Amino acid sequence: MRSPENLIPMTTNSQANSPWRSSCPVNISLELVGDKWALLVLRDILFKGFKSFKEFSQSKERIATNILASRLKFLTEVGLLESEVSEKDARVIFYKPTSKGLDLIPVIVSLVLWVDKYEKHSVPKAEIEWMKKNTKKFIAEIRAKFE
Amino acid sequence: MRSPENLIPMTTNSQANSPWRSSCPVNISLELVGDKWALLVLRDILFKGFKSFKEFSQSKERIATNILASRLKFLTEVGLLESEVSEKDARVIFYKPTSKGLDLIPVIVSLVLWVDKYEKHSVPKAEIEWMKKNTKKFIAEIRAKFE
DNA sequence: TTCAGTTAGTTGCATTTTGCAAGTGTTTTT
DNA sequence: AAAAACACTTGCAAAATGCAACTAACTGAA
Repeated sequence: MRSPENLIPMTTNSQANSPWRSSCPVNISLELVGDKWALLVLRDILFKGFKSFKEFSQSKERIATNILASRLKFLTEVGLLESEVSEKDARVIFYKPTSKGLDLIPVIVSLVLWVDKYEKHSVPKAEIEWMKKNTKKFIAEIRAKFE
Repeated sequence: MRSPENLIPMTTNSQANSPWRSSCPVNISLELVGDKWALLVLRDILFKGFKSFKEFSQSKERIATNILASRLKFLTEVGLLESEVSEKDARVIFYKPTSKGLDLIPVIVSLVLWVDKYEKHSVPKAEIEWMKKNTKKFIAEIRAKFE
């Protein structure tokens, strides 16, 4: 995963000075969050309320600690996450979403609703139904937990 | 990228028989389309109307032909794309979205609207505004091109 | 106040995936 | 009949990943 300071303009790209491989918004979004682990960390933060390195590393998908560290660094550098040292325990660093990160909730919700239509998964039907019928409220409620 | 027939159940996963690393719908969605190139190919098909290998390989992001071949294979195997030999030219294979693939349009739209809020990109403002204000119609119109 | 245990990483190394260039087999065009 | 086009495949170097072990800073109990 490239670090933002290493995102150098592509000379083949007609829009110079842009750090992206192309200026297509789909491409830009994928350079930011089109990485499995990045979005899973965001899921842990936004939907599970996880905050610390340890919590992320214990997620079911078993992310390796070096990858986790690199993703937390990347997501922080591109402005999706912020970190702060816990007041109660100076060993612990809390990661929380920025406004830009919170704005990704609709993306994750749309992914969930898509998957629900085609694959078996672990989220209860009732919860999905509520999410489907009250999408805006659902998103607002998650947002509210961080604001 | 794992082929679906190689997606073996994880013994650490409490929900056995599932081919996924975890049964979280976010994780499942990412195992299916949480790959940069996979979603860019879908963008080319859904939004640009591309159909052939040659068209995909000429996209601005310059996907390598071996990666392109592997992604087309994967997307076909997981039921997001279908392929058929062109009637006019037997060298050419047309890829088109299945219903499952078409249902990803809202995901891509939500990514585009997210990026638009935070990054400069190449889609005209007017188009984004229309997309934002008539999201359902926008999605339906794209769908209609394939049905 | 020492010392085991926790937390958030880092490091080293084997494996996997990617990216690039060149090549192959089939079909079409000239 | 030969050249070009198309959809790949192959080989190989470089990058990213996964795994296990390690470190530095901090905490809590003895």
